[in-house]
Amino acid sequence: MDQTTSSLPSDFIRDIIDNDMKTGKHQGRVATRFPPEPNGYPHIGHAKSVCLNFGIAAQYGGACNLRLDDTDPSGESMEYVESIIRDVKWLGFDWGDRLYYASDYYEKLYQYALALIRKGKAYVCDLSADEIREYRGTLTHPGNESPYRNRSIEENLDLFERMRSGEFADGTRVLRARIDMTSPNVTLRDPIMYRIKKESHYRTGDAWCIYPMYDFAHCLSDFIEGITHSICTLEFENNRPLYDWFLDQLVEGSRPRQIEFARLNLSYTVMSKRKLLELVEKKVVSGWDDPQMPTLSGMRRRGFTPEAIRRFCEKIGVSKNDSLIDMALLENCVRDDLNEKALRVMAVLRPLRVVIDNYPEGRVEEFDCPYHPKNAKMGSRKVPFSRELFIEQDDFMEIPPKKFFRLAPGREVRLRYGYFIKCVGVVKDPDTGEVVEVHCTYDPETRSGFAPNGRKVDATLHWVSAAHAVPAEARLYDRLFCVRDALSEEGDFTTYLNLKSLEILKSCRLEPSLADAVPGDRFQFERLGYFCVDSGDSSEKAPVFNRTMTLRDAWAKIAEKGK
RNA sequence: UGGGGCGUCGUCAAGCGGUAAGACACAGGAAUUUGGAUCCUGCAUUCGGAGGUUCGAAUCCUCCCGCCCCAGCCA
Repeated sequence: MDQTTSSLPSDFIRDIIDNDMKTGKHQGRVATRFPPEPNGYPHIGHAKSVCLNFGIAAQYGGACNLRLDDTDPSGESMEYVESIIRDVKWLGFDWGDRLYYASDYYEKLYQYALALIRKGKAYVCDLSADEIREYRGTLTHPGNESPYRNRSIEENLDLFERMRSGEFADGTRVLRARIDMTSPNVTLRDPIMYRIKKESHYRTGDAWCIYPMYDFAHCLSDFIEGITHSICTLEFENNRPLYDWFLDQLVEGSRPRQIEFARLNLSYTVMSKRKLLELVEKKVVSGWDDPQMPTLSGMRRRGFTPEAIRRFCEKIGVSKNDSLIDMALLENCVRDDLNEKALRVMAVLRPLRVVIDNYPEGRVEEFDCPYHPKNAKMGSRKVPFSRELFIEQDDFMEIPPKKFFRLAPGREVRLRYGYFIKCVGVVKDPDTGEVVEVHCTYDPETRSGFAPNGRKVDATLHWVSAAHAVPAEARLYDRLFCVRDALSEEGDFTTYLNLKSLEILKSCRLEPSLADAVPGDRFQFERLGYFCVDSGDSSEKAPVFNRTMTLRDAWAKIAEKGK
């Protein structure tokens, strides 16, 4: 019926917005923002938020701002800003000219702070960090009021101005909101609004030595930008009363509403920026963009498409349930998208030499092979065939177990788009006994894979012509961890890293058409998986392909069960 | 022992008092020049538990249980 309407996402946040639209809450206006702190590379968890915020804005004819929430100079940098901009763009979202920084609001925020002091709702506190903690009380016991809580407005104004001018050392004074030290919500026990940090900021340099805290800066930044729906994650639920309190004290008119949803957790990986940073710093991975990382830059390098990630974000839904999404769902989205888009080519990862005894020496044929079995529009390419080929080591077994129906002595199989071949002998390494060469005969009547007499074979193998093959390296990636939730296990999370999350194969052989591939190009290596030319280390002389994802592998399952 | 949230299939998730959608996963089968893709089929008598209200409850009420978040001058 109405495909467009029925396929629009729906969730509790959109329900709230629908209702606001109905009641005319913001005159029918919807404005959202994606507000990352530039202290790490964005990961797929951020993608969920990006898709939500930009998706909602688009759906309701509103706009979504990109705002760097940079209120703490330590750990923030331009490198991270650039990665965020690059990745949100790559995901396919556009913020027009609305690229904002909380640091651009520093002066305005300072003025708001002065206003709060003048209202008698904020004060400069001289307690040390330890003392503030003691005065704050505990979860079950109320806090005590600071001895500095009742300073005069004039004194507070004077002190706060002197904090700004750099008169006091780090940690000696803070500006606090004057709320309620006995509140059961610890967030409301005179929260800190400003701290002194004589630290250079990556954007404002040394212009400031006091920096606003998240709770004070965020609600006002939202207000300044005219945000209507301020969507954040569940852990900020406790902060919502404070978000509202600052706005109640300081502004008039229609105000943003904070709505919290559950952040994304994915099985077999970790999402915390701190943990990811640790993996980078300890060189467990090669960098933020290592293809094993759940970062958007890592996934891009691995070969994931923005469409697949967006589809995934849509499919997981939005709720307030703490959840751990099955990695298999992401993998399914990636395969689903690549299945449609990727050109099929042949590549042999672990080569095994095949000699076709009855094929004339020196003869070369070319087969025209379609790039996609279901989509002729994707064209075709020529693949050379000759007497000596490579096939996959896994495609031959001297003593085949039950249900293995690939090549074995005396058995006939089809070479994809080529001939039927029959194994007539093997050559073994005299020392190891390992099969190093397989001898076959071909049936000239079966050219391009059909037997005129209707004879069937059980398997079709991919292959490359030995003399024409392009040597390459393949990096086989798998899940980063070997347990669903490494953080919930005993001990350090790094002890649960998957030792086989990267396997490097240096003697792969590709069909000649792949010589033209450039970084970022994606293919399906038939029967193996989806691969992408690496954008970091691949060169024309030494091509490197990253395995994005294996194909689903029914044989692997059978083999696994047999063990 | 305080406050704020959340509990529907293995994993997500619809459901908003009228008799448990869908997706992934899993298991069978069909077809197949990728053991891929595709196509069928199966997969919650029951909604954390116990009471109660009602002709009727996953949806309303009561009590209980479990999990997550909050005591950074982080966000």
